[in-house]
Amino acid sequence: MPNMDNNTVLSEVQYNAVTEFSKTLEMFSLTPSEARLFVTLYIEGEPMTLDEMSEALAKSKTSMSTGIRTLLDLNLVERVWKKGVRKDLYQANDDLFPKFMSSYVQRWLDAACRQKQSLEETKTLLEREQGNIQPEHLNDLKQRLDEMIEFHCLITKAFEKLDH
Amino acid sequence: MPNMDNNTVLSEVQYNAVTEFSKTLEMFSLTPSEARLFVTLYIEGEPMTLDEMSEALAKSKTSMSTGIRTLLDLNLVERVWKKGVRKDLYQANDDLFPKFMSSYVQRWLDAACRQKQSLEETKTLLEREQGNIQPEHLNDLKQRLDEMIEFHCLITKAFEKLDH
DNA sequence: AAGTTTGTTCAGTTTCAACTGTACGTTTAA
DNA sequence: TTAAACGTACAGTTGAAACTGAACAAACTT
Repeated sequence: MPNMDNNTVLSEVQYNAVTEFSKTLEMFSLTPSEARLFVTLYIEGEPMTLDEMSEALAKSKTSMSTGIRTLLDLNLVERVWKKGVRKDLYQANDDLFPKFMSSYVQRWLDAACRQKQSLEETKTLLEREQGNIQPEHLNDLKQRLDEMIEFHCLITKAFEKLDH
Repeated sequence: MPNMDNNTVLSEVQYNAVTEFSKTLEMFSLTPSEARLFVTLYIEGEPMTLDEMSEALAKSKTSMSTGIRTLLDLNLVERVWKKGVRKDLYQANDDLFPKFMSSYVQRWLDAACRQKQSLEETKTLLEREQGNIQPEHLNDLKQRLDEMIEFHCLITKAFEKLDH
């Protein structure tokens, strides 16, 4: 890679890093745009304004505004004040990994719990009406329901290990 | 819920179960359609033909064909033969949980490893050219790269615990 | 060999989420 | 008080993915 000036190398490195790390954060259920926005903020280090993000990502300021709001809701970004600056400033939070991992695990546990309950209600409904149904079908379905409920128990156990 | 005949209760229970359990499997990175197709197959128990799936889900046979193929690739479904039946028959595999969990963990580990490597190459590129760059920016960026690489190490450690 | 039956390819459509620009309300500066 | 700067709501646009029907290819029946 001969004859590259400072800025070219620097911005290429930065671009690569943003792209790669965004892919990682997408796996924590961020959308590609949210991930890219967050990583840009994170890698920049300094607080940024909406206009700066807009220029850095070549997207509209509206997109930045909505993107930032979801990142705020997820507690991944915070608003900061700096005297003399009128525009809103945002910066990425520290402590990246514990934050991502625990909110991720929490989402799994919540979902597993909710859907397990839902299946248990379904099972109750089935048992209340079991008098009218042909026994073969009934028992097959009941067994499946039990297996699905058990599946959620295993999910819960596995992901509880992950948080510690 | 008075005055419901057999079929109404049975099919409502089945519908609920398919809907709820599909949501769970979507969390293992199945699309809604793939999840729904798999759960239908799973809850039915018996092998099904494309036409039967098509009717059960009220989708075209083409959709079933492509959906089944991805489920085959993911090793979630297998093709079975039954004498006297000309149509292709498919059924859901057993051992649901270990299969889902281990392929899920594997995906995480693969991705973490690949993206960690990618970041390390980026870091190398940066170091090779560091002579030309202003030191403050350089060191900030280097530190970020190290943090991101460390992030992937933590992911790997966490998800290796999950497989055991 | 001719005619069915069955699965898949492909081109067109539909659907849905991300994105944009304009318009508006609010805050700050003059 | 007016004028400018800033963030957000909203309606329209765009692009990608899911889905469909018709045409095709392969396998089976007679």
